Amino acid sequence: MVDAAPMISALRDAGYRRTTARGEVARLVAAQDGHFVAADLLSEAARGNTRIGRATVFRTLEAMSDAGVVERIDLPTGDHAYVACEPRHHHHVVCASCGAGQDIDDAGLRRVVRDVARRTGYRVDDHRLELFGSCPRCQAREAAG
Amino acid sequence: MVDAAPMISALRDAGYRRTTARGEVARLVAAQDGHFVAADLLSEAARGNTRIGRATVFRTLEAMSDAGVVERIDLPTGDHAYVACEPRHHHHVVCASCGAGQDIDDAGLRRVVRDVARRTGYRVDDHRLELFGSCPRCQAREAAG
DNA sequence: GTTTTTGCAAACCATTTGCAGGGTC
DNA sequence: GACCCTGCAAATGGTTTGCAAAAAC
Repeated sequence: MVDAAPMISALRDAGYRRTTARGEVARLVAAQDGHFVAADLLSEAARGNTRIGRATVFRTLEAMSDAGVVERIDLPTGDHAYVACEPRHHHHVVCASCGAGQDIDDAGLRRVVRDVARRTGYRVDDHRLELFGSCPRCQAREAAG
Repeated sequence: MVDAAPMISALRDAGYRRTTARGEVARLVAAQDGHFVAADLLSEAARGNTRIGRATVFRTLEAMSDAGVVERIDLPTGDHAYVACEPRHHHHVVCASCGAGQDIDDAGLRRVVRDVARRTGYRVDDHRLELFGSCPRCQAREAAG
């Protein structure tokens, strides 16, 4: 759960114009608790009295991704999802039960990457790490339930 | 580039029946050099005189993924691709130019995962790491060209 | 003989695109 | 006023599904 305002600023900084549609999408994204898919935003927009086109949602998510305020992740199921995040390089832990996500920093991964490059001879330009599991709250729920 | 026979055995071990279609798909997969998408197999099957249905290719890839002989990866572009691989836990480095891939073992990632779990309070059940860059051959080509 | 698997075509569904009207700078 | 953005509806494209025939066990 984050705030919508910084997202909108980030969009502006990235050269995108300020529009009502983008503000709405930002608000919806900010209200998401964990990861979400485009369809979530669409249905929530429809449930509220917001009228936003499918295309606009996708285009805005792309813009936000470009601006670094959301990131597209790939779930173990193969589905694409998005998470709101801080605009810097990082990775995610995602809870498989409730979808709550949390950013994590480099966490020693840099060494892993360098090590792999040395051993394989590849030059590594980009990497992505996704972690899946159970968040503290869901662990407690599991233990209780 | 791997051998088709072990794939077929692995499928059998996983409880799938031995069929000509699966043998063909295994042969096609084995002939792939790096990552590939379902459509690659389809078109190559068509180019040869092999008649295999779209659905069968997808179903066989799913079976192979289940048996652990191929893995579905997500390219930075967001596209889904597959790579032939050994049936144990590991990760991949993929060349962005030519698509050549290579398995890598844990490479110290275990420590990273444990560290993240400790810091976030999440229980981490699963992780995926994808590395993208340039393979030795393409680096040489870059330097030469 | 029973259970799987195949192939085809149709169905699906997320995402993209063309385009005309409207909003932003 | 020039350029960007929106919404709609239609197109796209990868993937899945229903089903009857064929193959594997």
